[in-house]
Amino acid sequence: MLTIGDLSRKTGVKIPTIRYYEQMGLLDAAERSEGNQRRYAAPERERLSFIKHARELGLTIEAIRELIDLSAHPERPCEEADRIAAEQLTAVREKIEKLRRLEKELKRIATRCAGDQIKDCYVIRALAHHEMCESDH
Amino acid sequence: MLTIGDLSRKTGVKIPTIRYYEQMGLLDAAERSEGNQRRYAAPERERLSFIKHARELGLTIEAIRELIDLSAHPERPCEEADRIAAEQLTAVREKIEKLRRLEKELKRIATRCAGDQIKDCYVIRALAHHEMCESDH
DNA sequence: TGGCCAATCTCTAGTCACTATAGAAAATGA
DNA sequence: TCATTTTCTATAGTGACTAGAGATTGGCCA
Ligand SMILES: [Zn+2]
Ligand SMILES: [Zn+2]
Ligand SMILES: [Zn+2]
Ligand SMILES: [Zn+2]
Repeated sequence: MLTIGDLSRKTGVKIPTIRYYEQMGLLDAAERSEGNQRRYAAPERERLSFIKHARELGLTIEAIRELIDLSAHPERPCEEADRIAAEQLTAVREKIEKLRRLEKELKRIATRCAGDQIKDCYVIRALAHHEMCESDH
Repeated sequence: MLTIGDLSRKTGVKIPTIRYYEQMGLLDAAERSEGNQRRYAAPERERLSFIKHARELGLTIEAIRELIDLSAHPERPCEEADRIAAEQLTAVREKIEKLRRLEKELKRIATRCAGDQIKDCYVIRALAHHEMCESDH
């Protein structure tokens, strides 16, 4: 059995985060030692690795909760799980698009300043006037 | 003089957000009517447009506060302002890079599933095992 | 077995940039 | 004048943690 510190070291998830996941219902309430400390075995470690990986890929706690619920029913069709992954892909692509638009404008704003006094600073003027932008963002 | 509602409609910034910006010190404490309601004129409107545009470009409240402070000293050199813009550009580019890595893995995860039962679902398995990923992310 | 210190416990509050709500007061229009 | 709309303050909630206080517990060495 692993202590919460052991589990933390093995998975790379910080101790308070593990307790947070338990509170959020992503991890089942852990077994306890006589002195009320959490003890973990292999299945909890696997579950935590799943959560960690899903979080690294940007899934929300809510989406992860749904996936965990689905995992409890191995015979059911997996459409829901596939949909969650597809939606996350779409969300990431939208974020990239938004950021690319920002990058375009910021590149202009950050590189065009002659760099003299504040009162002539291109950065300050460009931030004050969206009309100077090449497109919406 | 504009009421807070007028200002909100003209700038597209929601009323509670305007009050929040005041509380955060981005907007000076507004003049008040006899009945204690906020009243705004052109300079406050320009300031708010500046804040809005900067926020749309992803700058933090803290960065915007610095830029506003700088604007109060028109004779000073503008290096600081230029640096803030450059840092934001860098931050945006880093975010794009991270998201691109996520997109790569998510694309694989979201499109490879044959789509039968949960127990065979590629999505679930791929989330459980980072080793299946093509690279770090 | 005692003592010590690291690890763990619970609970609360803080982060960021808002957003939502409640209940009271002010402004507006018919 | 009265009803409706707008505004006021203050507080709490969002998401996903992170940080701290103060109290217990665990493991190790003598
Ligand atoms: Zn400049
Ligand atoms: Zn713009
Ligand atoms: Zn599937
Ligand atoms: Zn991975």
